[in-house]
Amino acid sequence: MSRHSTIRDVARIAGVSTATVSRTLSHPDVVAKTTREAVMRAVATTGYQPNSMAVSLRRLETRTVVVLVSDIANPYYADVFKGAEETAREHGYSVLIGDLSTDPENGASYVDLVRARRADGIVLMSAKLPPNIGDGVNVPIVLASNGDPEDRFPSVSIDYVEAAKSAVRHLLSLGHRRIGHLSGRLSAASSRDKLEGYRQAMLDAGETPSPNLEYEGDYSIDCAASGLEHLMNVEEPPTALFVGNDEMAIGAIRALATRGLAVPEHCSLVGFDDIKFGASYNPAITTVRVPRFEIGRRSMTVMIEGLTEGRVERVDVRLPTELVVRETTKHLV
Amino acid sequence: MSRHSTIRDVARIAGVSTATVSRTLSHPDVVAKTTREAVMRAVATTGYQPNSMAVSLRRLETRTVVVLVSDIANPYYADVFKGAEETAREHGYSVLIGDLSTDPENGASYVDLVRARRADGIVLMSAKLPPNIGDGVNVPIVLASNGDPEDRFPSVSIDYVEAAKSAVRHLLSLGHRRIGHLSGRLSAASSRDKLEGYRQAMLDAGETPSPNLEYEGDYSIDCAASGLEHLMNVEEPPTALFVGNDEMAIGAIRALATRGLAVPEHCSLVGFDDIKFGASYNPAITTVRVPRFEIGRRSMTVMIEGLTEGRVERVDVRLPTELVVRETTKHLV
DNA sequence: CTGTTAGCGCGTTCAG
DNA sequence: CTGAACGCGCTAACAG
Repeated sequence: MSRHSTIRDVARIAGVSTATVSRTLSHPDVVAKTTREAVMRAVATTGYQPNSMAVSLRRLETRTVVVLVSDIANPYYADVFKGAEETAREHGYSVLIGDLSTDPENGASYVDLVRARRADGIVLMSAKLPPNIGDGVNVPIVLASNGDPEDRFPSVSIDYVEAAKSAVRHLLSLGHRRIGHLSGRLSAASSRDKLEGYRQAMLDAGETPSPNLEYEGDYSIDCAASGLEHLMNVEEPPTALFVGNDEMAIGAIRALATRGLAVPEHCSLVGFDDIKFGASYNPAITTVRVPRFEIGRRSMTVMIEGLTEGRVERVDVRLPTELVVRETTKHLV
Repeated sequence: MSRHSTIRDVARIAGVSTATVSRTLSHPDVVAKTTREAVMRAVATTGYQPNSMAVSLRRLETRTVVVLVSDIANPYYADVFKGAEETAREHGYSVLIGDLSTDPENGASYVDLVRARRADGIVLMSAKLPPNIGDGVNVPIVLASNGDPEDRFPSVSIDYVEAAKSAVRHLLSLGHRRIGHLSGRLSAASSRDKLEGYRQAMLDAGETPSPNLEYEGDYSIDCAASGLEHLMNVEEPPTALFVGNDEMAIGAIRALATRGLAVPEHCSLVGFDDIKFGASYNPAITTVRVPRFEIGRRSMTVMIEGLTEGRVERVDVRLPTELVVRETTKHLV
């Protein structure tokens, strides 16, 4: 079983030409029943498996797409990824993965993979676009989870401004007026959008945004400590917090606890994303559910349909979100 | 910029044969300096990038390996994966990923990828081997994170029995005697090993294992509730718990809380894995740290070295673990 | 319905 | 040190 059998072996055994073997496998209906059976028998006995490199070379397509993800250990992107991977598999596509968090080149080598025709396109799951991502040769790119600030690539995402507003309005409806915001890096468009939604909601309620109430974090658990330092060490500290993602929310609850402040008794809090560990946290986190799996699924669909139609259309899909009220918010007393 | 340039374009522009272009790129030292420079110039102006499908076809290798992971959204495997992915990239390899949790075929289609010569081997990150994984054609397989009960494949893992013993001994040293164990599915060898380590440690301390103290869960947050039902509804409930992974530990703390039992005041608890969210949980979870990233790294090293040497040796690497004491364990009063 | 032919793009002999 | 020729394994076009 050391050597592999080729299409020629099958052809010889079945007593037909290699073209017929190829046809039998790709378009069975075009082949006479008897020959088809003979071929299938030969395929079975040899265990023949077409060499996909040869197929790709011939067809000038790989049926493989690169998924570039900013950090696969981030539970948010892990779910987006799963949606994309499952969809690819359903369509007979494979996915080559690149993790940007461990890549010193920031994805450049993965762009080369499609230039080198080892993949047909790139689905990008990252809040920040790698520099020069779309330069030079036109590689098909779809953005999952973030819109393109420069409107060059199709994207599948949510309306961050509206989603943030819904979170802040929930806090407002509970009687809170001094509401702080812990954001992600503002270099990411989605963070800026959430900030804008926060400000709009505050303005709509007649509150004027104040720098004292805003802090730029980085979506990590650890950054929350210094964030709260900034937000709570003021004359009139906020009674509620809108936090840009659930991980920072976890960090914030811990940081609050070390100051002797309990959630939601002393401070209400709503997160963002609805990751699994937020629902099981102690207390369970009120948050905005983002349809991560669906985002991954749709972005891969856009990619594959574009590929099969020859070009990927410039579309911007926006999926709905949902506020999930749990244990970290309560009425202002 | 629509069509891609081939080796022939470069050859024509540089005024040499395609063979010389190929040589210049693969073995620059064998080519005269002047011709080399001419070729490099032509490569630069054309933006030539070798078609990797053609290269693979010719070389009969893809420099791609499939990583099959039981669930990429599991923070444990996400880190193992990152170690493997980074290592692959450093060696010029790409990784094709397959997520078993969403695959109805349980990885069969990914095995076909290497049969179809789209990948050179498989690194498997799953507690249970997919059925018939190594059947038929010999595809190179390396197990990451789990040993092979049948000793067919090389593996990179930890000593689960010893690691479990260290966890239980910690509880013992705090004066606990009635110690319960919440395990993962015992169909997984690693779960059986942890159970065995638990029993050995108990035996060594003069305690006889009892079915009342053992419960088979499935490593999920949710299964912990019914687990505690079984473990705590007995005459003399345990004063401490050894839980098979940190996710179940989170579930256990919640389940304990709903019964009015606080951790560690009413019940001590040690988890396993040391995932990020365990360290930030409330209370922070005492656990056994598993070198996940390193496991991924080493398993990919074994794979790639085996591939370049022609065959992957049957080795069993065991990496060290470490007990991390945090807030969920305290002396029995 | 089937066989023959001609590449897909590249690396590697083998001569020179 | 360089070029011509061949073939990796497959599929599409064209005859028959």
